[in-house]
Order: sequence, then structure tokens, then C-alpha cells
Amino acid sequence: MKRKDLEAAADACAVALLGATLVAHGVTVRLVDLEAYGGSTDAASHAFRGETPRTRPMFGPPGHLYVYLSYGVHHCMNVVCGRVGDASAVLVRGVEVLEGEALVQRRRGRVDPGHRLDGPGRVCQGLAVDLALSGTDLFSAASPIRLRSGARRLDERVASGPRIGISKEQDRPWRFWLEAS
DNA sequence: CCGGCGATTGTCT
DNA sequence: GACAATCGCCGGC
Repeated sequence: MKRKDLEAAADACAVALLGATLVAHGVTVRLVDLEAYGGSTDAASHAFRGETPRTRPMFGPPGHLYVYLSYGVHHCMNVVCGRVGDASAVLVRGVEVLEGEALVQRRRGRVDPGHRLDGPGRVCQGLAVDLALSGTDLFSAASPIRLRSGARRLDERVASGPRIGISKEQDRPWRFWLEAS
């Protein structure tokens, strides 16, 4: 996983990121459920209406984190993948917990089934990611949240389908997840 | 300036 | 299956 690998179309980035590892605040997870969001051409994207203070990281360099607050309650995280000015990103919708399960359970206040965090809000809660981390460089050694390449398992295939919870661009099959074969 | 709504989730019926 | 919680953004006045 290199920063340069992220400089591609959002859907290709999502597929490339499947199986990658994310380490944050004592917890290691594997990305298994992702959604791609484009820039000015994708009406479902936060970047569609241009840059705002909130969406600024989306317009910056790839390999950085974009975090937003959903419904005033839950945090959701994205990996910025477009080059500067492109503003596309990949939403982390589901992960498999590899290390730090006890920390995740404490933060969640419950035990999630299957060593998984399913749903963007749950992912951020388990990894203790909030707005303060928006804009963080995922490839910096000093960063509290870091992205690493991960070998995709051979017994899994990439499945795709429509994105969840959006009202526009519903026909785009830009949700990608790993499925046991 | 105000009102509606969203890339959601937990709880209750 | 319905609904509340809760806040930033955007469109309309």
C-alpha cells in the first residue's frame, strides 16, 4: 500500500483498500466493507457541492483521513483517495477486529458479534476516531491512525452492490466488500 | 435567519 | 418495523 496507489478512481481505490490493515489507538482492524465516493461528478458525495471547512480533507492529498459527524451523533471515516483537487474518498463501513478486542468492547459498551464492527459509526467508536482526527496523514509515522497493506485472503472474493443510506446516485454499485467463497 | 434533512444507530414495540 | 437523538450544511425567504 503506497500513497500513489490511492491516486485513482474512487471505485478502484475501494477495491484496492479491501483487506488492508488500519491501526489506531491500540486497535488493529482489517477493512472488509467499503464505499467509494467521487468528487464533483457524484451527487451523493460530500464533495459534490464544493469545499467547506468540513470537507476540506477530501480536497487535499490522498492517504489522509476525512471524518464527519452523521446525524449529529455518529462519526464516520473515509480514506481520501483522489489526487489534490479530485476530492474522492472511500468510506469505511465495516471492519474485522484483529487486535484490541477488549478495548473495542469497552468503547462500544457491548460485545459485537463475529469480531466485527459493522456500520461506519460503530467502526469509529471502536477505533476511537472522531472529528479531531479529520485531515490526519495515514502514512505518517507520527500519526495516531495508520494504514498498512494487508494480504487479501485467497478464500474471499470481492462483491459489490449499491451504496447504503443515500438518496442520490443509488444506481452506482460502489459498495465493495469481502465475501467468503 | 430559519427549517429541513442526512454516507446512523440503539432501543422499544 | 418505527422512532428519537442531535448537529452541520444548504436552500429558501
